[in-house]
Amino acid sequence: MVVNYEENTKLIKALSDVNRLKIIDILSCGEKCACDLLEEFDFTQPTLSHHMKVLMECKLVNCRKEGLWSYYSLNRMYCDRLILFLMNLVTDTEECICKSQSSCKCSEKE
Amino acid sequence: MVVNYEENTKLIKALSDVNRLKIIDILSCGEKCACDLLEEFDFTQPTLSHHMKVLMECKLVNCRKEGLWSYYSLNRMYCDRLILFLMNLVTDTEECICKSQSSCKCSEKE
DNA sequence: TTATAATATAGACTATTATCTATATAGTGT
DNA sequence: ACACTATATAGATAATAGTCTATATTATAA
Repeated sequence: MVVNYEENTKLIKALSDVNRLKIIDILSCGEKCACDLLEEFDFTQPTLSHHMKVLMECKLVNCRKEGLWSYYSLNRMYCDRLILFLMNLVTDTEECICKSQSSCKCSEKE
Repeated sequence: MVVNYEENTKLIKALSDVNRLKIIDILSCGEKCACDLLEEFDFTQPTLSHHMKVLMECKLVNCRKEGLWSYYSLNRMYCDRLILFLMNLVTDTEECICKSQSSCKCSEKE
């Protein structure tokens, strides 16, 4: 596949934490403020703030400020792109790195 | 969504490394021996061995031994399950944690 | 049975990350 | 202006993870 592995690794890393997975799941049902999100977890407010920063930096989550409150929502385009990337990754395509690869001697038996 | 977050986090963690992403991409085109895989990377053989172990422990990759060689291939069922999990994750469904949630005072304005 | 070759494991080291406490920032209302 | 509240940032700490070198394991072949 012809892709930016580094870019997508960043997105996947953002999802590779059980708490952030839950956050994404909650946001999939609609916008939520930070205080609502925090109620679902055992960690502190700065920790939530950290997780939201990670999710926003890779664009999986948007933030809308209103007065004192921050409202978070999924950026569905980036979610969809990530899933499409993974579908491409596990699918045999013509542009794969492996096509230009020389085989080692272990395949010389035939 | 009603799911085992921990289990899926393990799968996602396995994919959250740029080199393992490339390995998955290569294997998507078919079975490869360790020596072929190693040629594509700059790291050492023990490092490849470590990455393959991570991918096998979460069942994303299978291994078939033949003499001295190890042949690796994608376990497509587990790949598909992971992608399905992510599609469910970002989709609004009835069983989400958020449905049983009490709202904080920031939503009392209406 | 001894040498060679492919892969795995052990242990060390470094970088990254999840979490915390303390504090800063920025709105709101009196 | 001042107190209060929601969120963000700074800095510390502990756990995890990626990589390496050295070595073990296991299979092949002379």
